[in-house]
Parts: sequence; C-alpha cells; structure tokens
Amino acid sequence: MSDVFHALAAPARRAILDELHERDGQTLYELCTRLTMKHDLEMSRQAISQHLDVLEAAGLITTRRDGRYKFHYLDTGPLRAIVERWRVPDPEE
Amino acid sequence: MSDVFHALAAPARRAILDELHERDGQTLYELCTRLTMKHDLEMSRQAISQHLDVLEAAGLITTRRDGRYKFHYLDTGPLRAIVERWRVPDPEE
DNA sequence: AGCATATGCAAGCTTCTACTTGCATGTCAA
DNA sequence: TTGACATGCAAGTAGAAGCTTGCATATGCT
Repeated sequence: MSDVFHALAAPARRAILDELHERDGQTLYELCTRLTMKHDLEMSRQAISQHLDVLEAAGLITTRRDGRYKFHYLDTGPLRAIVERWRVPDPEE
Repeated sequence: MSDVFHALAAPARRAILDELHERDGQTLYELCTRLTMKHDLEMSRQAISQHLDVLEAAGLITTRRDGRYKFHYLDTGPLRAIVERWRVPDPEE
C-alpha cells in the first residue's frame, strides 16, 4: 500500500478527494468545473484525469462506467492503514 | 499541514517512523545502524539526517538536544488530521 | 590541547513527477 | 451517418525531490 501515501502527496489529488467527499459519484467533467469554481484550481482536464488514475491505482477511488460517462466514488478504506500503522490514538481518548 | 502528506510520501521516511515507533528517542547514529540492520535500508547518514529534517518540519517528530547527542521522538499528532479530513470510520464500527 | 565522536551545511547530479500538447477512441442524439 | 460530447492514450518538457560528496561546527574524553 505504498501507493496510498504517494497518491496523497499531491495537493491537487487531495482537493479531488475533498470534492468527492462533498459530492460523491462525479464525472470527470463535473470535477473539472467544480474544482475550478470552488477550490480555485486551474487544472486541465488531462491533468485531473491523470490524478484520478493515480487515486484509483491507490484504491482511494472506485469508478463505474455507464455509457460515455464514468463516475468516481471516494473510498477511504486504504486510509485506515495509516491510522493503524503507528497506532494513532482516537480523539475520544 | 500540507507538509505531513509530503513527509509520508517517501518510503525511507516511513521506515524511520517505524523505527521510532518501535524504539523511541533514538539518535541519528542509532537510526543509521538500526535501519541498515533491520530494515535492509542502505542509507547514508546525510540522507537520514535530511529525512529527519523533513519529518520534523512536518511535526511528525520532535527533537531534544543533550550535549552532542540529539534524540528524536515520534509524534503521531499530525496524523489525526488525515483521519478527520475525510471522516475515516473507526475499525470498531 | 588534541583527537574522536556526533551532527550540520551546502552545492551538484540524477531520477521522478506533474503538466502540457496533440490526437485517438467511444457514445449518444438528430 | 454525421457531429457533438465524454473520455483515453502517449510523447515531450520544466521543475522538484532524494541522494551524494565534501567540508564545517560542536561536544566530550584523555
């Protein structure tokens, strides 16, 4: 799971995760417009597409094809390994 | 806290955190020998020193000077932000 | 003081990463 | 089928990151 850390290293990819966390299941074009609008990120479509590939390879997002649309869904499962690796105490304690 | 993600991106730095998690408060030289022995990492002293600087800048380790020795301590506090950012569910649930 | 130990600083090099650019593929509607 | 829409692929480029190399500073022991 070394790819997870690498995927999280880029600010642009964390912004994409933020976007999907706020509104799950977006297409590439939706992400392009919303990232430009809300997060003040001027990223080209190809740049975002490549970031999505990295995030999917890391298991942080899953995709679903439907015709010419491809929807992207956030998956925070791989982040659990980070928490457990160095025994991060819970905020409740 | 963008530095935290960048600090975690390098496998060598994660190995250093692993070492400090197993045995806290090591000096630079201790880390050099133990990383070479146990983790099969052939890293120079300068390389490890630079990694420690990055980890300290990210707040993942703290240091204490005593004479010519400098001890390094693990601090998992900044990792909590990762958990809370995308609402990673607890393993208990 | 003199020497070994422990760490710090900085320039140079190589590799990788993120982004761009240009074109290709596939889907749907008229 | 034609054209617009949505995405995919791949080469090229500028910048950053990690590591090395060489020397410098500082502490402790004899």
